Amino acid sequence: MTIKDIAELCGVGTGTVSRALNNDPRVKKETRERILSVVKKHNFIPNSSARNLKLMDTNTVGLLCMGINNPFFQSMFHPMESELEKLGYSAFFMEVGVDEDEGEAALKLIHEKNIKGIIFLGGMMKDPDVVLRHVTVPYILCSVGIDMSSTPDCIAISVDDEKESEKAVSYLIKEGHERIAIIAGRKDDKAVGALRLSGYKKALEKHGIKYDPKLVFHMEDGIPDFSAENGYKTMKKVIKKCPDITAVFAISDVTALGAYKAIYEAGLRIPEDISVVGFDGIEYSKYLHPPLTTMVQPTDEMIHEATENIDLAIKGEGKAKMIYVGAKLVKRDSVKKERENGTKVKHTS
Amino acid sequence: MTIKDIAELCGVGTGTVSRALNNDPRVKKETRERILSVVKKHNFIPNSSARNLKLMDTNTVGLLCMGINNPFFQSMFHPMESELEKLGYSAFFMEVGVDEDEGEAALKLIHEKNIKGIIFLGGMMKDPDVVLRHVTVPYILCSVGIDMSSTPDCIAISVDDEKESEKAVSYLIKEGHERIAIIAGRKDDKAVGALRLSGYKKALEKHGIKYDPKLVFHMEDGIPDFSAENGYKTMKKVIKKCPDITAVFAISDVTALGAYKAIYEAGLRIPEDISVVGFDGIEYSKYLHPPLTTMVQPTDEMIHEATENIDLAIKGEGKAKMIYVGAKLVKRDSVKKERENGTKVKHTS
DNA sequence: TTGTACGCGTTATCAC
DNA sequence: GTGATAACGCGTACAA
Repeated sequence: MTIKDIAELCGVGTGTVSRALNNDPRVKKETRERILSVVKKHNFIPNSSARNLKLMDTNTVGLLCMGINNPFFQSMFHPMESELEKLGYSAFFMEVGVDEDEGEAALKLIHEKNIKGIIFLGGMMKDPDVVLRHVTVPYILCSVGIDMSSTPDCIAISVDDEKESEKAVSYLIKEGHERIAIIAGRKDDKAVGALRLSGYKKALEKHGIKYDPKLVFHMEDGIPDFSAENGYKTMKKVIKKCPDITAVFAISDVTALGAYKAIYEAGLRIPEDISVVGFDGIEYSKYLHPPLTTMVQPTDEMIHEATENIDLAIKGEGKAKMIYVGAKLVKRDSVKKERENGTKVKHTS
Repeated sequence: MTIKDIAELCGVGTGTVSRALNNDPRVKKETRERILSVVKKHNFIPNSSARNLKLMDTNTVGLLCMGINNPFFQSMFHPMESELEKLGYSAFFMEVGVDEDEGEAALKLIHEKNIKGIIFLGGMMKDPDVVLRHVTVPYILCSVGIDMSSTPDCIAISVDDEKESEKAVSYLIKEGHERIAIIAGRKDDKAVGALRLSGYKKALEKHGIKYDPKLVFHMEDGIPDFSAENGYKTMKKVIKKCPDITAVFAISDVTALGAYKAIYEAGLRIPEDISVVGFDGIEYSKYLHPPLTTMVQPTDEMIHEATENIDLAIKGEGKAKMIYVGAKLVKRDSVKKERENGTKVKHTS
């Protein structure tokens, strides 16, 4: 079934069919109706390859997601797509695994799909300059981890990981905790992991607590990072090596979920024995028991900034900048007050 | 950048470039290398619209996912894609929301993308005959809910929802529970929800326990079904209206997650006060506290059957059949033994 | 208002 | 081995 078949069936030219299909006002109402009814009857749908080939001007924005194991990013796909559509774009979704090359994926997107712009979502980008060197269309880095030592000239949207981590840990300290462990990213994580660890250190420093490297536990290498399993295994180590801690800061909610399990298995209670603070604010965090206190990232705002800015950039009005969105600590029940009214609480345990 | 530009740059014809790009053995090694180096240098990638238009024989299988809010299905996307690739297909991913029409989506897939076959994954299909009437390529229904009253002539893969539910509830009964509530699907759910509810009834019947309609709680209408929120709200009703129950069967793990929260908020314990059994076996179920006893569906097997059978069907060897895969009850710590060695346990509470 | 003809970038069929 | 050239299905400028 092609547009030609439809044309013959209706006794009109292909052009008329095409126009009818694309709501061109210049086609007589009667003809349009006849054509559309035949189209309907035969379930005809125009071939998109031919269409795109001809148009070459698809208002398509590529949505390139990297490392999707995290519900935090998963929850952003759909809203991102809707926002894009509101701005008159259609989104093309593409997912790249941890072991694949984002740069190549981006190039494929650009050349194969005639993409107008790209939103990179999540994941970790090693060598951003190398990856982005050949990206010839405007792009946005939305919550992607970048090695801090390199400073690519681009539009990036993110929470201030260092600052917000500092706030999260400071909260723990204000509640009276001093022996606070951190489940940090992998040792070689120079992006998000490093930033959040740095925030942890700063909070300690600012409150006059000595930084103890023994309290820093990096996620394991063999298992996906930021996963529940990694949080679980790492937390087991924490408990074994540092039984004297009163709190732990997990740099992602999913990691905290794993940590919960390790804590319970050790026969400990949350928050009575160990307080837990997470990061991200995934939907399920409030369903944990006890509900998790966590630094929630403003996904709506991030989505808004990302779509707004890719639109601007496509229109040629984009300027390289770093857009920081503010996170918010949502206090639930996973943190115990060790200190009441400025004085330390005595515990019998 | 087109194949023509490359051809000019290399001083050869477009055909040769095309052949070099597609590993046609008939091109001289020397020429190929010259061409490929130019291609590399200019980061040229062939336009896929043109390619597909010409080929019209893309070995592509459409992966049509319906209602993706459930981690159970989310975990199946990627493996499905890999399996398909092993069989020589490339997968085209498409997602349809709850309010969209799967039939239209399928037709789009078929005509726009020249899909060879479709795997429908998850979701609920109202009027399967209507939806599938115009699907002209082979297809598989993988874990999609179908109204039992209609019997479409197709290849479907699924767990035997009724039987496995019966097993799950029977387990509860064997452990000594008699007042067992069920968080069932929506009232109008004639597919999965109805089947699992039916299994619940059968288990009761088989063990001589009178079926009490008051113990059946359907999920609410305003909220997405099978969601944590719906599980939470529904469980609150259960606790309020039937404080005498000792166990609850949640027809999905995510629903059970919501139920956990409601139980804890009521000041009750799991499993001491209320035992919980889930269904699906999502990854996070083992991280709940206590780890959830649940009927886990064999996703790997389902994926294998789905891909294997779509391959067969595309090759013309497919026969309409219902493929049941067996689920397995994974016993963790969310169920309390009410009966020990055949005698009822006395409780002071 | 409608029909005709051309070209989008690619692959495949010919000749050479 | 290689180069011209004809399709693939569609949108649109141009002519009618």
